[in-house]
Amino acid sequence: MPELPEVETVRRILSKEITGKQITGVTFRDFPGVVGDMDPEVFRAMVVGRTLEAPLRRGKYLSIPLDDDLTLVIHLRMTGRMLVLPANTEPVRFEHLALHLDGDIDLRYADQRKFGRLLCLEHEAAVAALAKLGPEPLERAFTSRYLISKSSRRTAPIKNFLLDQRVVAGLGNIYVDEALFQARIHPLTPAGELSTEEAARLVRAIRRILRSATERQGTTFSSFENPYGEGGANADFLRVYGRANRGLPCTRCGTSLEWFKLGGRGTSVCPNCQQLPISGTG
DNA sequence: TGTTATGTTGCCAT
DNA sequence: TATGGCAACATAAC
Repeated sequence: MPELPEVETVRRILSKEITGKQITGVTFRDFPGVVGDMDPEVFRAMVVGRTLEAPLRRGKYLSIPLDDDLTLVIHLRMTGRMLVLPANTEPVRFEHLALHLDGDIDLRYADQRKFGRLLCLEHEAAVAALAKLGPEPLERAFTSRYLISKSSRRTAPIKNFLLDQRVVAGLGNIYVDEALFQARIHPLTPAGELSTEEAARLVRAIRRILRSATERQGTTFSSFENPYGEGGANADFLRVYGRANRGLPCTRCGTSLEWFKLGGRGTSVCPNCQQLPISGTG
């Protein structure tokens, strides 16, 4: 669920609520593995007494520096949630970790499917962990020129290519389908066959979609909620995701949307607005 | 009651 | 290196 707009929504709220607070204690619940291979007691000893600095986001990763040489690196994967709650609030469903902070508030981590992780790393290791990521799609380095050069000679479908976090950081299944629809590019188009015009449309579409979704505090399709437990408002604005599998009409041309699987991911398209290029090799 | 789907990523085989 | 399949897990919907 959480893609760039959702993680950014979490970051903004955490920035307001936890920056400058000291960790006074840690409670592990049913899944201590949430901190990775690290022994929970080691984790506790490392973080208690430290002060949380302003949280940062890189792609779908959240990182929270701790004074002065450690960083919490967090990935929510499919169903991870960060919650800010008053101290002594009952554990929420699927809660795995609570960081108790001064000022009587808790930062809780809950995760139904247990795919997400909250790692405590030396600062340098944290930087290294994020170094593999491609450019931020909302920053200047993400241009159609970059996309064209990176996709050159790549035969993988453009959708798979864009989901590769080493290409661009932060797109997931929802926003990739939305961006390809808005750019009128079929998800199966070989990445290396993008024209310069298509690449330019795609970059503009990705930026527009991520910006507006972030303004709406993310997409709550089934389960995303921000650290206050509130959903985002973007679901009502999706053009293909969640509509194609119900056979609803395209909002642009009225053709019935189509749904198929691509690399194990549900994929939503308008077969009229998004057409495959005629292949040069037959 | 079984089957299939779910927003992510890393590992493994080819 | 590029690509594709699948596992990690819990639940909901059909």
